[in-house]
Amino acid sequence: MKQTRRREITRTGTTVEQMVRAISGLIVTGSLKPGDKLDEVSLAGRFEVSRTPVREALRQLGAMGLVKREPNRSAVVTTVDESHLNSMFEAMAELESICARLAASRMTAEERRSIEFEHRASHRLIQDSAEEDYAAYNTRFHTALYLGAHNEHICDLVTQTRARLAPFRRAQFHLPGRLVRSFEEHETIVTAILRADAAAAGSAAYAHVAIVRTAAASVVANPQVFADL
Amino acid sequence: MKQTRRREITRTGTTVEQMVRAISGLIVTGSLKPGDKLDEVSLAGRFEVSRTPVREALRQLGAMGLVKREPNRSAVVTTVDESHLNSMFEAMAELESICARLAASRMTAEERRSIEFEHRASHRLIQDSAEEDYAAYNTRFHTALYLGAHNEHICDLVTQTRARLAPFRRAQFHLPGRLVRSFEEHETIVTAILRADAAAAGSAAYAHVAIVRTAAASVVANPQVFADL
DNA sequence: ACCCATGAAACTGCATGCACTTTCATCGTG
DNA sequence: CACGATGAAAGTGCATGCAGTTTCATGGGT
Repeated sequence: MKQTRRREITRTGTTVEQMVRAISGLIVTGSLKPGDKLDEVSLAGRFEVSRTPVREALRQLGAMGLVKREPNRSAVVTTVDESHLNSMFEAMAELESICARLAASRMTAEERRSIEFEHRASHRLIQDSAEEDYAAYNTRFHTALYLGAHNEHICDLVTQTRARLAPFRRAQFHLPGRLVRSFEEHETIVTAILRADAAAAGSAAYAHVAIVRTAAASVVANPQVFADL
Repeated sequence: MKQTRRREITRTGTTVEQMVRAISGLIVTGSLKPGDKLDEVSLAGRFEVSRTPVREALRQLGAMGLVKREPNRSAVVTTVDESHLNSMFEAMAELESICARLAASRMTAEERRSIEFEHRASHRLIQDSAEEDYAAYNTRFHTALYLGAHNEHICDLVTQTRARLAPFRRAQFHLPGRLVRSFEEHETIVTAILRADAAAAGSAAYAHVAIVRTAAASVVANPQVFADL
């Protein structure tokens, strides 16, 4: 017999893991905005658990940088000022650049074949202006890049940074022409990778992020500007 | 009145913060080795607190990557296989390289003056073979590099990576000739920074870490090889 | 002798309760 | 009317207890 007094919401893993997923989900999807207070009793009530797993989840989210905690004070969804946001985008550009550079020299034939194939397939999506599907593909593309670097730790760092930027990446591919631009930038990266041209892949990836970063300067005021990352 | 039933060990912050510091201290200093089990009741007894703050501390340490947790199983000091260790050193090299490159172009006059002064001062330490003091200086040097990059997020990433490598950096400057080599490598980096030569600073910093990384390949078997980072 | 049940000991997961701190509305005072 | 004291309400910090799980030693069956 598993879980005696467990409600039906039970999906996978421990209660704390569920809470981490649930809360980070609320943050990443924008249901909870930067600056929002996360009080333990409300969250516990909302998810019908006790405060203990909520507290542990908040502690973990704090370590992940998604919320900020101070003693005897409610946890707060991490706010980033313009300067910090800029620093995260810059870090993202550097990290993606490293991944692309390493991927260009290390990807297996199979990985190269796969990323090329998927990239080609994504061309259809931009013709259909399928923003949702393209966004999903975009995530796969970047993930493939991170994995292609064949460096577990760098993959962790870039994934983690990506998660922290997530709250600021809403309204992604809805800018006119962004889909096409994104595809072209991917094309540059993929071509360089297939040529095993590490330097070109690295600088193309840096530019790919840097384009977004430029727009990001004005973003704290107007979140709509955010785009493909 | 503060803290009614608090024991005298109370230093700063909440009990959980103390536990995080205490446990990560045990890990970083090597009192707890990779693979060691961290059972909650023993730790609670050892530090004379209840399991609750211990659990929260372990959760946070898990998020920081210092320990690994699995449901219904004791936390374990993170073990890294040779491949993962290599990936962390490579990441470290890339990150330090970025910091050096950015520092070369962004450090203020005051920061440049300070790092040059401290570097010069460290010369005395290698003449005295003051390993302990040099190790402390070395930490300051690298921290100054991270801060000099003027990028908060990258500073976070590199600091975090450094912490995770800490358990593998014992027996640091005790290799014959390592102090002198380290100083010379620092010299190259400092000189490049003072010239505002970003490319040279970046590649010097990469090389500085890469030297250690090379030795690290054989390290899982023989921890003595680890050196200056 | 070996192997697999079995059950107790040890441990983790979570809920609950109390102590302490912060917050905020209320009231008295200058 | 502004301003600071005050105390209750709400929230966090930690201890404790119980339920469920893992682990390990023991004993019966082959």
